[in-house]
Amino acid sequence: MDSNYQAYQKSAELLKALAHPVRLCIVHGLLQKGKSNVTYIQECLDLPQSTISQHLQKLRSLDIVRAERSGLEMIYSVPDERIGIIIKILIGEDSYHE
Amino acid sequence: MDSNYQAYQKSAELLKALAHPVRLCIVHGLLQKGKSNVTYIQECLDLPQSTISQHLQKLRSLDIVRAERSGLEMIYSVPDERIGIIIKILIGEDSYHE
DNA sequence: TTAATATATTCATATAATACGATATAATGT
DNA sequence: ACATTATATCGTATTATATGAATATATTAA
Repeated sequence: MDSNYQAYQKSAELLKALAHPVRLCIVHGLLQKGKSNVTYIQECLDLPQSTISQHLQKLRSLDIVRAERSGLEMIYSVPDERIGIIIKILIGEDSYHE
Repeated sequence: MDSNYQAYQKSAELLKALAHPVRLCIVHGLLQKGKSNVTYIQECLDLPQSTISQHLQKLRSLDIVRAERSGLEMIYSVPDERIGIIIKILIGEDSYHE
């Protein structure tokens, strides 16, 4: 048995959180655009606000995404640079259009 | 709506296939050891053969892992170098011990 | 052809993930 | 305090995924 099993579990959770088209789109969008609020993301994806919010919660819970409040808005960003590298490997850089 | 949605779907599937501790362990093991047969993987992970086989099927279906038969055995390997990069980012290199 | 070994597939079921409407909270302006 | 805007949470129906026992297939040797 591989003695490193906890590392696999942790990484698997991280990947699982990333492994959803909507969440990939959110994270990729944040990487391209820098920071963003929920309304922008929502319009961009054309999904109910509650759905977006729940995806963001999952991303937050794994620190893939960081939230900071700015008045009425929550501003989201992607602090972990490893995430950017992984997304770049998978999707590339020039595929986001606002 | 992001026009690149298909790319997200495809990448999400790839990540989902990778996003399981047992499968991460299998892939990481293959990257460290080079090629390997199922029996070795199975002993290494101490799980039923059918479980390992099903995980391998999922990895094969997304071309994360390639299988070639050698007599009785199936020899597995990881042809896509992007996978190695992702695993290295997440887990590092020196964490596998046989 | 039969036996032995290695691996794959099928199936039943348990568990977890997802979507989205309804509702709640938080901040701001009047 | 009240209305407005932005975001979060809850309830629940639906769908997807994981597991392992049983069974099937493939390869080789005798």
